[in-house]
Amino acid sequence: MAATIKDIRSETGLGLATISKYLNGGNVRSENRQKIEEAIKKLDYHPNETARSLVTKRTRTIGFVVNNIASNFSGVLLQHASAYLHDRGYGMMICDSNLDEEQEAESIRFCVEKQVDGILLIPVSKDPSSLGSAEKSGIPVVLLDRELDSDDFDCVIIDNSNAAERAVDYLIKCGHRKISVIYSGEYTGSERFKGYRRSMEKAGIDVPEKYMFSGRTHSAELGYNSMKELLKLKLKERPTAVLSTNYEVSLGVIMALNESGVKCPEEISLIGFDELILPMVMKPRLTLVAQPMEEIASEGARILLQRIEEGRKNPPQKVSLYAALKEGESVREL
Amino acid sequence: MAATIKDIRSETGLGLATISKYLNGGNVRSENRQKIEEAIKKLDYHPNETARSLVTKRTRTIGFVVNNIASNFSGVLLQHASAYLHDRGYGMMICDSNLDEEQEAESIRFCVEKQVDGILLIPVSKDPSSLGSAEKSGIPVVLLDRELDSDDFDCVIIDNSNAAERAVDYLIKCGHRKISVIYSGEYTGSERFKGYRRSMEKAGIDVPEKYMFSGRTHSAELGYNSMKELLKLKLKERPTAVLSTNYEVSLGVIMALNESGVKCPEEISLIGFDELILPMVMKPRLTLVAQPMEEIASEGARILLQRIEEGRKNPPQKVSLYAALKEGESVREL
DNA sequence: CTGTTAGCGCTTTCAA
DNA sequence: TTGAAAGCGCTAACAG
Repeated sequence: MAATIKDIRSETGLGLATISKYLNGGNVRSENRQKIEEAIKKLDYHPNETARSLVTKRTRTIGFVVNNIASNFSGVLLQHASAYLHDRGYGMMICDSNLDEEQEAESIRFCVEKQVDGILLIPVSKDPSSLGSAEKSGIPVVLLDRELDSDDFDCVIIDNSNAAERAVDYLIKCGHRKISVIYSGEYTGSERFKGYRRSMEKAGIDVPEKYMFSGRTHSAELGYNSMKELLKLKLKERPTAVLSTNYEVSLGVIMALNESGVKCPEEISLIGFDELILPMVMKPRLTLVAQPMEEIASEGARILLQRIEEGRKNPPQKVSLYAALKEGESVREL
Repeated sequence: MAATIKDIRSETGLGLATISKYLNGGNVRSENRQKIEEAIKKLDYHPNETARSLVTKRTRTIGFVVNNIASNFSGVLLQHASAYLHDRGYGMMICDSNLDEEQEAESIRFCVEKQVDGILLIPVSKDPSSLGSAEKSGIPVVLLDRELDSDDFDCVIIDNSNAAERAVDYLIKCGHRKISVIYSGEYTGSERFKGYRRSMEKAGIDVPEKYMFSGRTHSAELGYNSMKELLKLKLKERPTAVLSTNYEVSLGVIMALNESGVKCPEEISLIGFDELILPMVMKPRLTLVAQPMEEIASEGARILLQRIEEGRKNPPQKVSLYAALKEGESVREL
């Protein structure tokens, strides 16, 4: 049986309150301090966090509900968030929504029951009504990577449409006019698509339907199929450049190119999103929009902890970070 | 303020014990059952897990200490473990040791203080003395992906040396004799190296020093540098095949090949480990040893939960799973 | 600065 | 079956 604060009392003859105060960094006569420290060492005492939580109503644990735990993207976010939180004494309870709305709702409920102090969420559904259960319990939620229709929650995102716009501006500046886009239907995908359209309109370029591909998910399959489709076009009609609006889609696109033996950037230019493992293995190095992963995670965690401190007295804030375009070698100047 | 069991009492007029029994699935007169259920719905009551844990001494949370949370490998393990545990009502507290022994020790201590019921660990150090703190607290630990020098803990691994041996056997069967190996110095790497040696010896092939590369970590850099080194050899001396003993190393090897414009498998054959994202984007598809990721994770979790139930009465078990060689197109027959 | 006391919300004897 | 009461290990008034 592990030692308790009462054992420390028997050992030192002091009162519980004094010991508790010492444990929580209060002032104690140095003579007593010594005694307590000795007893702690002797009995190998560790405070029982559960008991502590019961009275303080704080678990010093936050829940991280991830859209897809196996993906490289959330892995990196997880890494940074976990580092930030651990440094401040917080633990991280992880739940995987697996790109499924129902599992997302369940995960949030799970976190609430586990009495987490706050929730970090990479949302799947546009309007997770399940968030209501967190709100009712007074558990703050911070959204990462995408916002919801309602403005009720703090969120940390990048300006997706602007980033995509700059990416396409760049392609146009390089002389491309036949530019295809492959995007997923959910939030980030459609935001990025908006940026694409804006840039094309600005340049006065009409986009034929056959240059635009969209799918339901962030999938490599979407990228693969779409690129295969594009490669079926007559050479004259084939786009000279492609904007792939996320990591997984880029993987699919590259697969298709490799399989067909079409060279990038000689025959077709490519620009993608997210600087993860891929750009390291790829040849040529992919030109891409790099999201500030560490900042997204730590800024989100910072806001969450702050919210835990101050409650809902301040209005929800929306932090929009800048995502830089990193030139690689996958775009050719025409 | 959230409703408590006492509110249910006021609402129903029943005793606390009866309500508690109902909550824990005990037998209650159906009349009372009804009353309780109504009250729960009306008050939106959720049991306070913290209070529950304080008395039952079970948090229904397990700690997962990962060697590198951002890696694809641990992401996939995490996914499966999390699914298995959530299905059984367990939460997962995650800690990243970041390939650092000190952080590993800290993570384990953190989990112990958080009162987790058990720990799943992908070890970094060969002998984490920090595990002592878990043992002392009676918290069971199950090792994933590698074992320790001591046999004191349950573990789930694959037979690394045997898997590597089969991979090299295959290369030899394909007519290769000049086979290089790139491995990391830690557990899995050196086990796989043993398999390599065994296979080469069986075939009576002498291996020159310059064909063997080892580094301290699982890094892409090691793969990259080693392959670059190999490519400096005169064509006659250059190996016809390379065994890369893990995912990250393979990435580095491929980078080096791409950069040098050396074709695989035409000019050099390659065989790797771990069927993660890479094999999907690569052209040609990599021939590799596929570890049964889901089985490793769920088997580990299963053993852990079982250990939590039955304590230490049974001796530690070592589960060694079979890893199949999956033929891709990266190995050429000579 | 110190100690006594009353809970936090729940489970669990034990007697009814 | 049910309920009263004790207590899990700790913190937080409060009075000294």
